[in-house]
Amino acid sequence: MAEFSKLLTNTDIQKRLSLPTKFYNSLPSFEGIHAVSFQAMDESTGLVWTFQCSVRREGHPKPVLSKGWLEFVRSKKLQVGDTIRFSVLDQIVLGEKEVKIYGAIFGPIIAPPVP
Amino acid sequence: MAEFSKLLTNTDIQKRLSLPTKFYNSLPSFEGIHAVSFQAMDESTGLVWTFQCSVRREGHPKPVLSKGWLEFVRSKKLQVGDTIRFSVLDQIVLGEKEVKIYGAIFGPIIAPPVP
DNA sequence: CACTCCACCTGGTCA
DNA sequence: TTGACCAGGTGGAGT
Repeated sequence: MAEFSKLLTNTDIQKRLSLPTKFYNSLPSFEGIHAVSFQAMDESTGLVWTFQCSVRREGHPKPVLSKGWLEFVRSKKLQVGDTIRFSVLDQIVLGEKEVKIYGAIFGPIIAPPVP
Repeated sequence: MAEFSKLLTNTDIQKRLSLPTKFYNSLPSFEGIHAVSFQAMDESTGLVWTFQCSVRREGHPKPVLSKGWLEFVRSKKLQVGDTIRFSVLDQIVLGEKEVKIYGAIFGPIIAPPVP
């Protein structure tokens, strides 16, 4: 299990969440694929969100959460300067067949100090 | 020669200039092509700007000035509420070969009244 | 190289 | 139908 936190930037709020490469490396199998579905539970509500996590086909990886992310931003009223913390869970195996679930738990959102 | 004026919107300032469909119809040959290069002279400076003018491939035409437009916006410090006026010139023929120049003159920029 | 931001492109939706 | 805006995908450039 790996933990990350991210200070939200302009682009994160308006477009998509750019993720540290460490995060990308901690997802088990991205091989050949450029996009995976990604579940994350919001710790505060217990709600599970589904995002698309994709990387560029060319150039350096640059992993981002794209589809679904903006909806999350709006729902949580995230703003530039907020920090989001999330923990990537290990792969979960269900039954005999291995079902890959890329998952994370979003921790509490930390608002910036009021100036 | 046709004249147009446009009250600049948020999208015009931040993304691209959406043009009235009349404008699109007044450009001689857009046939089959979805993007043409487009020159425009800034009346106040005499400088000629080059933009890309493109339309959608599907759905309704929706002509816009894309490439080059944002640079122009910044250079002229255009803001939401400003009005831009432009005159589309007739096609210009140079020498024996017909050289199509889609051109326009951008007129004075009218700032909105201060509230 | 890793990360961020920007410019651009495309299509969908809504009034 | 048009125009405004949104969402998402892409590559380039700056730090």
